[in-house]
Amino acid sequence: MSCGERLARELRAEGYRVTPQRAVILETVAHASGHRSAQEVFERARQRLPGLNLATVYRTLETLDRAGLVDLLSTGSQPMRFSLHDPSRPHAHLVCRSCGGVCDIDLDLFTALTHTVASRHGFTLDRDHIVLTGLCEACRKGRGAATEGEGGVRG
Amino acid sequence: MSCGERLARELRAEGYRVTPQRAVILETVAHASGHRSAQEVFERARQRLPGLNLATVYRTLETLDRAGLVDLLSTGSQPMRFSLHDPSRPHAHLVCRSCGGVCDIDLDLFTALTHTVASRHGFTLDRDHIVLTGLCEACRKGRGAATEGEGGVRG
DNA sequence: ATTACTGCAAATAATTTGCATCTGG
DNA sequence: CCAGATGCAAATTATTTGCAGTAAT
Repeated sequence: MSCGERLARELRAEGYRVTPQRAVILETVAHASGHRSAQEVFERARQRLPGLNLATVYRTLETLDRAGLVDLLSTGSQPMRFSLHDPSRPHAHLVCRSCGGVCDIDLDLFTALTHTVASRHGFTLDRDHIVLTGLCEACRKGRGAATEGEGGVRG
Repeated sequence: MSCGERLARELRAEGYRVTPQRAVILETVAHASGHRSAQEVFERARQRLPGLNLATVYRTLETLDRAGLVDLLSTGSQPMRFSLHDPSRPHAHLVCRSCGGVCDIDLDLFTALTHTVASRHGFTLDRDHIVLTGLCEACRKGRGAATEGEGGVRG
């Protein structure tokens, strides 16, 4: 199933319309592998859709999130990040406090923790969108790596 | 050791001055058990120090954090929270996405995870300031609890 | 007497919203 | 056709900063 087909199907299923803005923004997120800020998505998408507005990008990304096509990632200090939702690969995130890079990690690492906080504190952990911060290998070793885009943290 | 003595000692040790603002803000954070926003600290502290300014609260809380007297907690969507640093009780945090309440949990729950991400991804986890989000028991059961202050999440 | 700290106002940064207009279904 | 989507500008929220006056050491 192509990106466009999936877009149309999922959006319509939720009662949303399929507009050129939504198509381009989704493709932009899908093509730019990794986790992008709204500003980054905006700049890239605008190249293909010159009239595009930043507010539309925010609204669209939220819509695509609700439709299950995009994941939001709020990292705390840094601006919100967006990525293509891939149901076949659920994961948590490590965010480097130095370079801002994001690294996906196996969600299974949180299984025991999830059960413990549920039984001990009655707290239902959101297993999507888990974010932990720290220092990636490159930054710890001194060479302050680039931001995710080119050379950031990865697996 | 009283709060005031500790303040004076730790601040001077780092080359900071002891001012009435800093004393009142630290006492406010210490007395208001739990995790407070800068705005909350400001409103309470201002009752004892009428001329106090919000910018001073932000600057002071950052100073107290650097001096090791206060902990910062960035929760992502909500504003930053501040709490008294208690070295005898290191802990991670559960933040309820519905009521905003914060619950402290045992840091030992993250020991295995810390080692795994270190060896598997070369990532050094920040074990201070860990924040996980989800739904607290009260909110899950429907009765959307109040914000931390009075009836929020606890243990 | 220094020099850090404070209050105030203005600046930022990220995100949201009101509203008139446009457009997909 | 018409509810929902977009563009634009203005608003909001949380936080930071420049600067001149004030106070801690």
